[in-house]
Amino acid sequence: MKTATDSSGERLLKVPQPTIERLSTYLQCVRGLRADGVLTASSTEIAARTGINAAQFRKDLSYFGEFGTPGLGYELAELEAHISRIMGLDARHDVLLVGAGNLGSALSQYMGFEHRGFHIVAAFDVDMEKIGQTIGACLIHHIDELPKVNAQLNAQVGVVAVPRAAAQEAVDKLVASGVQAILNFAPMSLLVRPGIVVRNVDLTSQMEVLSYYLRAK
Amino acid sequence: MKTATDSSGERLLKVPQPTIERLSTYLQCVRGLRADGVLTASSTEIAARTGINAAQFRKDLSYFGEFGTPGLGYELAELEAHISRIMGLDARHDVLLVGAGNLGSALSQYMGFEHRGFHIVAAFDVDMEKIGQTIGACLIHHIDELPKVNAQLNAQVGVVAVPRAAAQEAVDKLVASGVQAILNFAPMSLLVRPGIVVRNVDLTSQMEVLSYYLRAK
DNA sequence: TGACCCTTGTGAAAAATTTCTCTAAATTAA
DNA sequence: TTAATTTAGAGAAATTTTTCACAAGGGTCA
Repeated sequence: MKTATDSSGERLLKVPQPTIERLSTYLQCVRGLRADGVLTASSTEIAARTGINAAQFRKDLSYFGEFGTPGLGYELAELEAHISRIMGLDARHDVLLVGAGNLGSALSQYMGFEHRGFHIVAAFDVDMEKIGQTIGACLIHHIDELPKVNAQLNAQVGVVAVPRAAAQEAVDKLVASGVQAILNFAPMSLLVRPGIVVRNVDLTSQMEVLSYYLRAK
Repeated sequence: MKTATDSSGERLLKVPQPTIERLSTYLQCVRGLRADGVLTASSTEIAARTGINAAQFRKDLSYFGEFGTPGLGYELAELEAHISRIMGLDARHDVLLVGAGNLGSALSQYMGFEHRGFHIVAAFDVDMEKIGQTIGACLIHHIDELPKVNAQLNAQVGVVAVPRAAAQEAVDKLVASGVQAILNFAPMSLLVRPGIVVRNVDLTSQMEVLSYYLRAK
């Protein structure tokens, strides 16, 4: 391949952002196939199951190396391992949860079951009644304790599950305490300094987009 | 403007999908500004708050018409009304919820508060203990009742909040009963016939993307 | 071995999307 | 009223992303 690898063996000129998002889709697909006992698959088969063009799949992988065998396809165990490593899923990620309401609870439960690799290590809220209680396996602290708590824990990922009005402040505190990546469930754009990664998971927005396409018929 | 309007007065050649997603972001921003009592804003100000390029903002709007005033900017009440209409938010949308577990409950609660315009009108599950109970304000039916129930209700939007293994079947039932748009929370790609709109809201995937960018430093 | 399928990886072409740049419109200040 | 300033809208350029098309690798079976 032509990608410029760095010393860590796996990085490159410029990988399109859409590629990264699709990588996650491929991973899901591969996990599903493997769970069904399938050992190998071609790009065409993976394309059919994900709805993504086969050439796109091959091109996406080509940014990171050569993982298939012409004539045969991809060995799924190997492919899963490769994509997992590309995505950094071989590392453990500690997560701070800000907002211990309904959504926060659902998330902590969901992550407990579904996400090996991601661990909520502390939760924060402003509601005095919640502080001192636990959510999943971890203690709920007052948000003002965040800097002190993360000085100990050194978590790099934050989840924002607070109302809109509290979201920017929550993010500022997370970033100030060393968090590098944030999953935002609040329905607003968070402003962060360059280098901090934010992903928005906004239900309102998704619904609105559905609404648009519904109208467009 | 140059857009080809159809008889309904608002449609056009081809609006990029990313534009639709940003429209929702602008709407959030405008709502926030209005809530703070701001009456007008320029594209530059909106750009600063959303992190989106000002030219992009103007271009996105230009697909739908001319909503600003040179020298002045945009009248926010008017802009909100326009974007809302473009997104189809002036219509009521009835929603079927499949999966009445933790996530389903959190969603129904969230939608009760946050979403005027979207109403969960029925919920479905396979767990016999849940059937007959209510979630939010609506009854939980057995999933096999879905066709019958929606023959009455005629909802066009479905929310899939079931485990991965049950997701495709849930979608097939939704589509068969007339649902046109689906919000999918299950961590897998759903296959639907052309014309059906699916939006994936996959926490696992979002986390994996964060993980990638975290590693990439 | 040789003919015949398949399927990958990739350069090049095509398409889509974003950003730039400039014109014209509206406001404010003098 | 005029000059200076601000800002929208839009054609064009630049960039990014997707799709195409094909050479080469690898397997199977006669």
